[in-house]
Amino acid sequence: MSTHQKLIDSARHLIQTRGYNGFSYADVAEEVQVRKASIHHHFPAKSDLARAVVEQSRAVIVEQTRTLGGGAFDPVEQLRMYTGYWEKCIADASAPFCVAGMLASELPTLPTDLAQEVRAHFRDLSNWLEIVMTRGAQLGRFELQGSARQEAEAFMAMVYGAMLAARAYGDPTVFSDIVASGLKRLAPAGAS
Amino acid sequence: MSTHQKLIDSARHLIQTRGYNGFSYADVAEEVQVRKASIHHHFPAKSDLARAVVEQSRAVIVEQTRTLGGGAFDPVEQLRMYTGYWEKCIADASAPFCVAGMLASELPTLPTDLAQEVRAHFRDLSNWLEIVMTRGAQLGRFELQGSARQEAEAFMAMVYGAMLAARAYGDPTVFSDIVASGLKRLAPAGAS
DNA sequence: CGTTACCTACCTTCTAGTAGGGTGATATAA
DNA sequence: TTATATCACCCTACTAGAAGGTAGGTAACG
Repeated sequence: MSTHQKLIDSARHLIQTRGYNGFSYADVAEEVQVRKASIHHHFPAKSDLARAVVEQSRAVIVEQTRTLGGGAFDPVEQLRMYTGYWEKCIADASAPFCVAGMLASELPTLPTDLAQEVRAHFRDLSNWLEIVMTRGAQLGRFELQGSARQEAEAFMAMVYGAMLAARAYGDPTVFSDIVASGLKRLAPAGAS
Repeated sequence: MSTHQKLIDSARHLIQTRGYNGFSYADVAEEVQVRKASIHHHFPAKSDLARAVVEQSRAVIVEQTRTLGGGAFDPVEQLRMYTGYWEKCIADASAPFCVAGMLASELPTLPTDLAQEVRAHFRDLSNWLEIVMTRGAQLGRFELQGSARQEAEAFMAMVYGAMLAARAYGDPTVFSDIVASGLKRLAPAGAS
């Protein structure tokens, strides 16, 4: 793997565990085994590095949203895959927090270009969720309380809140339990 | 007000907006108009100051829980008061985030004594919520999906997730909307 | 020969924290 | 009622280390 990508991966891991204000170029340099100045060669400023991390995350979501265009997908299964992904990440501690969620909490301290990227990530994610919610309601799989948009925001909030709770308790099962109850509430007859 | 209390209040505000790793004694010194060394006189280490902040927050919750002992309270009203408090704080930007929530996201980077205090705050809060949930179920005001404990954790996660979403979008109404839908789901016939 | 990647060496600014001194109030002892 | 000791409080001045970032050089490669 290229040094460029190694730097991004290292930064992602550090942001997930320590936040933007909690890691330094020295940390990345040690993880990737290069000198600090080499990181500046690839990413002149710290915000450039963090922005690259968020951009890659966004690309994944946008790609996911694109594949939903056809309309032939199971909404319940989509949500389960999404939450299941994080369940696994949190359980094995490989990625104990969504990078955008972490950065969102630090938003007032972030450089403006990075802050914009983080906001865009949230828009992307809730767009994707809105499509899934709409489809789920059409198919009669979801019992929506409000609009699809509102349900999307509420679901997103629950997932991020569950991450925070799991971190606070130091217990991955907290995340699983909260998310399971949220899914159950959304899709009472939730057979996949 | 005593300098001691002014320092705590300033630190609370700074943690809420910038996080533990995002503020320094220099920031507090400027807000309170004293010298850095004077802060060290009251709080030798940064974690001592942050710990005092969380301790005061915990005291409020514990007091709230104590008054619930009698059993003569309206569960729906209790939850509305809780969420309404944050709604107001977020709307007027006076306290745009719960201090413990902010610290929880940074938990892996915190000094151990402070981390313990943050975990204790979450226990206190979910204990209070569990009592409210139990009482609400007994009175037939809440439709619980799982145990009172699980519902308490889920509700807490929703509130913190809603704070994060509101910050990400820079829009206080996001918090209100998410929390309103959560309350509605919990208490469908939610007349106070 | 220019570009890419990486390096050593350095700079400035900020960080938490320390050492030690001055002041004013309060308690104590003559 | 003084003289004195103690204390809380706040200050100036300083430290060592870490922060993000720069300057300028070397080596490989097309």
